[in-house]
Amino acid sequence: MNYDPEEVEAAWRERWAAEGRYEADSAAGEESTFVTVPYPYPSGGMHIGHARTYTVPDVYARYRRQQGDNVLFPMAWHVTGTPIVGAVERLQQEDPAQIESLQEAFGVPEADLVELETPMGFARYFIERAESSYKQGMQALGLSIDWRREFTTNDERYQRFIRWQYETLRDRGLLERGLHPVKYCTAQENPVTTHDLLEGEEVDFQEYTLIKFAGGELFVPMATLRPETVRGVTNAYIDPAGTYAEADVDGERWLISVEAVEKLGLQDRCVTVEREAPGRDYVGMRVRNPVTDEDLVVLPATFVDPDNGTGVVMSVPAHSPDDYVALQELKANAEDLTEYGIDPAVVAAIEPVPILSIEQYGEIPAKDAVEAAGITDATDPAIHEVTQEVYNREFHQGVLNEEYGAFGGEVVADVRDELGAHYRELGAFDRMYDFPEPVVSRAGGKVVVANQETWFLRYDDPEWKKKAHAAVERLAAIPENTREQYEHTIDWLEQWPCIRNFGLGTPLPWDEEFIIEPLSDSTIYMAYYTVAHQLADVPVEELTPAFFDTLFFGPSVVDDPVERALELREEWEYWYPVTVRCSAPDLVANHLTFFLFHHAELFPEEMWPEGITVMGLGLLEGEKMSSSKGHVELPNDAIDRYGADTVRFFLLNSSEPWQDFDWRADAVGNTRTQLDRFWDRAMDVIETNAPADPPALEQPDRWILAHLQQTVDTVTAAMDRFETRTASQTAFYRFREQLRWYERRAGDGPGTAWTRRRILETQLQLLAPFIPFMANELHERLTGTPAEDVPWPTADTTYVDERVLQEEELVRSLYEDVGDIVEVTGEEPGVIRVYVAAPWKCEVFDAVREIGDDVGQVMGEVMQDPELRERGDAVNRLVQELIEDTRGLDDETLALLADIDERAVYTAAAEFLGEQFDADVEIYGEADPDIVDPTDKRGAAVPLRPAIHLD
RNA sequence: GCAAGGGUAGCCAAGCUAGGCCAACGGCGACGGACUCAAGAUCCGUUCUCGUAGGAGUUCGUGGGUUCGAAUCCCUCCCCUUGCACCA
Repeated sequence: MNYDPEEVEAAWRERWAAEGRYEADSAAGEESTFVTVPYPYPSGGMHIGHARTYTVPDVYARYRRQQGDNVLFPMAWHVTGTPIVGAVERLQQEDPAQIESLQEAFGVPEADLVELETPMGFARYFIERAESSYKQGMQALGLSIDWRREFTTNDERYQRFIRWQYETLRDRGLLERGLHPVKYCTAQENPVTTHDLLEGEEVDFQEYTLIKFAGGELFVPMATLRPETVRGVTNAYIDPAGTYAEADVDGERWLISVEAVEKLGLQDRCVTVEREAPGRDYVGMRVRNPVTDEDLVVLPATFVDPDNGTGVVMSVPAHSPDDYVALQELKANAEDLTEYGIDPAVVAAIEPVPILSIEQYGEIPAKDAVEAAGITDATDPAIHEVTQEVYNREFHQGVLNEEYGAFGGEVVADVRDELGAHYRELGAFDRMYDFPEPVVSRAGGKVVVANQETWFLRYDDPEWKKKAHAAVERLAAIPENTREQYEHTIDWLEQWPCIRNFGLGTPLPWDEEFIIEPLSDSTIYMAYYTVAHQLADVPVEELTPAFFDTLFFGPSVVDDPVERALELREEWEYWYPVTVRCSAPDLVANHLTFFLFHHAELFPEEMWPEGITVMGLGLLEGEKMSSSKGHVELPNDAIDRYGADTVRFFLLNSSEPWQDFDWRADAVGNTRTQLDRFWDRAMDVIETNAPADPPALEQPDRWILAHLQQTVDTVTAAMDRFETRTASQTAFYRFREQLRWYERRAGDGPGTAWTRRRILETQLQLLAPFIPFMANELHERLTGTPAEDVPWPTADTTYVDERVLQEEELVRSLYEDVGDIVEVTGEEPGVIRVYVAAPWKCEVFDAVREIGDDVGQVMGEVMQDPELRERGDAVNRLVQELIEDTRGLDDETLALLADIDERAVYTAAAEFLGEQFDADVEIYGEADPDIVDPTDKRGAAVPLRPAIHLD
C-alpha cells in the first residue's frame, strides 16, 4: 500500500477526537507536564509560521506523554485590544488593501465577508470558521490539544478572572494612575495605534527640550533634541509667514506657533491664547539665552516649520551643518533683511560658537563637515547625511567645553539627560513631545502627541523587579542566551500603561471606560486553563474576587471559602506550574517578561514558570511573510498538498525551534519524498515475516542494533533539551545513513528480518512526536499498538556494544581504503590482499597507549626492548604515526581497540569485501611465513590499519 | 547609537559552548552509472585542486594574536538580520 497521508491522517484525527485522546484530567500520582504557547490573535488567518509556533509545543507534549507524563496542552483565543476592531472598521470602510489581504492571503470568499462585520464575528471567523482558521489548522496538524478548555479573552468568566487579577494588583499598590504621552488623532479626538496610521507609521514621537529664551516678560521657548548646544546658540529663526500666538501657558506668557498651542494643550498644559500675530512681527526681536544670558536676535527663515516644536528654533551654526549653511546664505543675502528692519551688520557679526571638541573635526565641526562634503547650499540633499553624521559623532565622542561647569569635559552621550534635567529644575528648560515629521491617521486627521490619563503597571517597583529576577534565576531559559535578555528587560522596564480607551477585552473594574490592554491581560492566564472547562459550570456571578482568592491563594485568605473554589484549587495545584512556555523572540521584551513579573508577584515560588523556549521566525522562500502582501503559505493548503506529517516534519526538522526557518516548496517537497520512501520501506518490513524471538544475530545485525541504542540515547537527550532538529535528524536521517551500510552488509536470514522489525519499531517510537499520524499507523500495523501508547524507548543494554561498533569501523575503513585505491588507480582488482600488522607493531601500539602522546618518552620505553631497538627508524616512524592516530581517544576506547583481533575481523568480512569488489580476498599477517606480497606492501601495515595490495 | 544573532565550499545548511578523528554531517543542484522502450520515481557513485596506491596542497567574511595544532579561543575591521516599548 502506498503512502496516502490524506487517508491515514483523516482516520487518526477522527480516532483522536472520538477517544478524547488528548483530554487531560488531573490524576493523583501521575507526573504532570503543562505545555503552553501564547494563544493566537485571530485578526487574520493562520499561516505556516503560526503552524510551527504551535507544532513545537505539540512535539514536546507528545514526547512527554510517551515518557509517561500526564500532559496538558490547552489553547484559547486572544481577542483583546484594537487590531480586530480596527480590521473590522477598515472592512466596513471597504478599504481595498484590507479586502485584498483577506481574500488573497487568507482565501476568504466574497460571501463570507458579511460575517466579519462585527469584532467577535471577525474573531470567530478566523478562530474556527475559515478554511484558514486557527482551529481548523491546528486540528489538521494533529496538535494534541485538550479542546474542552478553549475560551476567548472576551468571555465573561475570563474577564472576571482578569478583573480579580487587576484588583489584586491595585490593592498591592502595583497599579498607579498617571499621565502618559500617546499618539493622538486630532480629528477623531482619540488615541491611535500604529495600525491606524496612514502616513508616518514608522515615525516615533520624541521628547524635545524647550529652551526658554526670553524677550522681556515674553518667553520664547525653542525646541531642540540637543539641549547641550544651548551655549552655542547664535540667533533664533521664526517663520515670518506663520501664525504665532502669545499665550498664557501655566501662568507664563509664551510666544509659540498656533500649532504648538494645540499640542501643548493636549500635553496637560493650561494654555490660553491672548493674541495672535504673524511671525514677521517678531523678526528682529531680541531674546536672552537663559543659560548664557546673552542677547540674540530673531531672524526670519522660510525653512522653519511652525508645525514642528514651538515654531521658533535656535541656530547653532558651529555644530549643525543645516544651521551653518543657513547662516552663510543669510549673510550673503543680508541686504534682504532690511525689509524687516534688520541691520545687515548685525547678521554679518554672527559667528559660530563652538561648545565642544571632537577629534575628527577642527574647531567648528559643522563648517568642516560641510566643506569636506562640498556642500554650498541648503537644498543639497547630502546635507541631511552630513548633519546626521555630525550629530552622531558629537553625541558619542564630543567632549563639552569647560563653560559647562560640572558637565564640562564630559562626553555628550553621558551627560545629555542630566544636563537637561539640571536646567529644567532651574526653570531655564522645559519640554514637549512632538513628531519629527508629519503623521496622519487613516481617518485623515493630523496626529500629535497627547498626554492621556492612564493606569500604569509599576514594573519600576524595586521589590517587584527583585522577585522577577528571582523568577528568571530558577527558569530554564531556552536558548540560554535569552536569560540575559530577560534580566535586561526587567531592569529596563519602567511603568507600563496597561489600559486602552477602546477595543475588546476586560474593562478596568473600577473605571469601566478603560479596557485592559492585550499585553497586560495575558500574563497569568495559563492558570485559567487549569480550570477553564470546569469554571464553565460555575454561575458567572459567583466568580467573585473572593472566589479567585480562594482558588489561587487558598482557604486561609478568605473568611468563608466556597467549596467549589477549593476543589478547583486542587486542579490548579495539580497542573501548575507551567512546565514550558513556547513563544516568539519579540515577546521577550514584553509579554514573556510580564509573564514572569506577574507570576513572581501573585504566586508562590513553586508555581513560577519552569521554562520558556523562544522560537525563531519563519521565512517563506527566503523572504519575510506578509499577510498584507499576500506573501503567506496557509497550513491547510500545505497539508492538502503534502500531508500534515510532512508539514510537521519539515517545520521541526529544518532548524532548531529557536532558529529561524525558511519554508521553501522544493525543500518541503523533498521532505515528502523522504517520508514516502520511509513508508515504503516500513511497509516492506511490516509485510515480511520474521521470528518473534531474536534468532542468532550476525555481526552486522549486532552492529546496527548497537547503533540503534546510541540513537535512542542521543534523541532522548536532544528532546530533553528541546532540540527537535537534532532529535529528528538523528532518528531519521542520521540513522538512515547507518542503515545504508547495514543493508549493504546484512545477509537475508532470519536475524536480518528480526533486526529490521526491531529497528523499525524503535524508530517509529522516536519519530512519533514529529510525524504522529504515520508513526502511529505504521507502529500499529507492525505491533498492534500505536507508537504513542507504548513507552518511550530506552537504550537496551543487551545490544549496547562498543566493541562491535569499533570492529565494524575497521571493516568500513578497510572497505573505503580499497575503494580509494581502486578509484585512484582506475583498475579493477582480481585479488585483494590484506596484511595485518606484525606483533611487534602491536607492542609499540601498547606502549603508545600506555605512555601517551610524548614521542620521546614512548621511544625511551620502547627502545628498552632489544628486538625493537634493532628496528630503529621503523619504530620511530611507527610511534609518530600511532601517536597521530590515537590522539584524542580515551583510555577505554584504546584498550578496546588494542584488544580487538584484527585478523579475525577482516577474515569474517572477507566474503563481503570480495562480493563488493568482485575479487578474491586474502588475509595475511605481516609476519606470516607463507605470505604472498608481490610489491612488498606489508611493511605499511599499522595496528588498526592493514596494508593492502590490489592485483 | 544600544542590545541580540549571524557571515562555512554552486546554493541551502551542520559544526563552532568542552581547539586536534574537519576537506569540514546532511540536503538541493550538477555529473556519471544501474533499472527502464523512454521519461519519472528509486538505487549506487562523484562533485575545492592535484595525484595510476589508501596521499598531498589550499580553504570556513577581513587582518592580527594565543597554541605543537584553530572554522572552532582572544583582539581589529567590514558586511548582513532582528529588536529598541505601550504594538499584538
